[in-house]
Amino acid sequence: MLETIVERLQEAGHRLTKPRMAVLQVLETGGEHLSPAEILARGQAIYPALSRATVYRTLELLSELGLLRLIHPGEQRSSVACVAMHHHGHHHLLCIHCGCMIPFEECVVGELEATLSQRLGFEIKGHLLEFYGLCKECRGHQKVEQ
Amino acid sequence: MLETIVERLQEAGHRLTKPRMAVLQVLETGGEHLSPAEILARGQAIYPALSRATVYRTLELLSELGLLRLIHPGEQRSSVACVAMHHHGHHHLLCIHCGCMIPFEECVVGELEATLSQRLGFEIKGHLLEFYGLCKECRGHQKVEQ
DNA sequence: GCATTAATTGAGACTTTGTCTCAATTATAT
DNA sequence: ATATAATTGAGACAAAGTCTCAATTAATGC
Repeated sequence: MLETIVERLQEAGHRLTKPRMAVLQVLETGGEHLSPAEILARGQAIYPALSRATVYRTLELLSELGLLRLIHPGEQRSSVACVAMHHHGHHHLLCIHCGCMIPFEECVVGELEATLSQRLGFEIKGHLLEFYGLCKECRGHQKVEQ
Repeated sequence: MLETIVERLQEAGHRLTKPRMAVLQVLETGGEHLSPAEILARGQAIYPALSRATVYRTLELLSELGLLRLIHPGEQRSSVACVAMHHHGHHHLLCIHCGCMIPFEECVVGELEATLSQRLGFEIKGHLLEFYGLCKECRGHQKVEQ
């Protein structure tokens, strides 16, 4: 996985620097939902001089290469950066009351993806399917609280 | 449409203030993809004293009532706030190169929504389906540019 | 291994976004 | 009209993200 990314970076003529490698390492081991701030913190554990600017630059670079996709950047409470290295798509439910996030596996976009891709000439690299509403618990509390 | 929202606000015991009405008016006429900053600017054209805090507070309120959903808050280049008043779902393709956004109408989540809702006890109020990749034009340019 | 060179970096200033507090205002019920 | 509690604007604050520039460093060719 990391190897693939490294290859694609080099193919595209980018250098394999230590700060960059630190970010990649964090992304590989950190799961799909890290915020830039978390990536910075974890990255500095590997390469202490790592700067915020470099984290953003690396994320942007990977993004341009289609290896990664930031979702909900800037959002604070919930997880923020979402890595598309692991899967092609991301699926979850978000509670608009407590902010909790429940992932699910079912993917129903395959056919649609092909249709859209063809119709619009779009090269699709990934997707995000997100439902929002009230989770089981908040559904009950809702009326009592307010 | 605006009437519905006004009703739901009052039902829930919230006041119909001028700043709030200004925001609602902007949301009603501004389409589905306004950023909080844009909402503030347009709102101030209607009610000059409108403050940023009030915009955020109103968006949060509407969000809690399930009338609205902010997507990609904090993101700068592309549109940010996404209003769920108009439709139940939002569907678009995002180009990771130029940032353009192409909406589409097809919705394939109905059945899945019912399944998840039942399985997890989640009360689903809306959804976002977003594909990302390269648009027709960027797909061509990509290799030439770099 | 060593020098060259262009890409990359860190630091930190800066901008923008979002949150919070508090005194002043205002919509609503009476 | 008055009382009262919700709502507001201002502005301080915090966090997120961008940008510049001089210093560093990875890759290339020797």
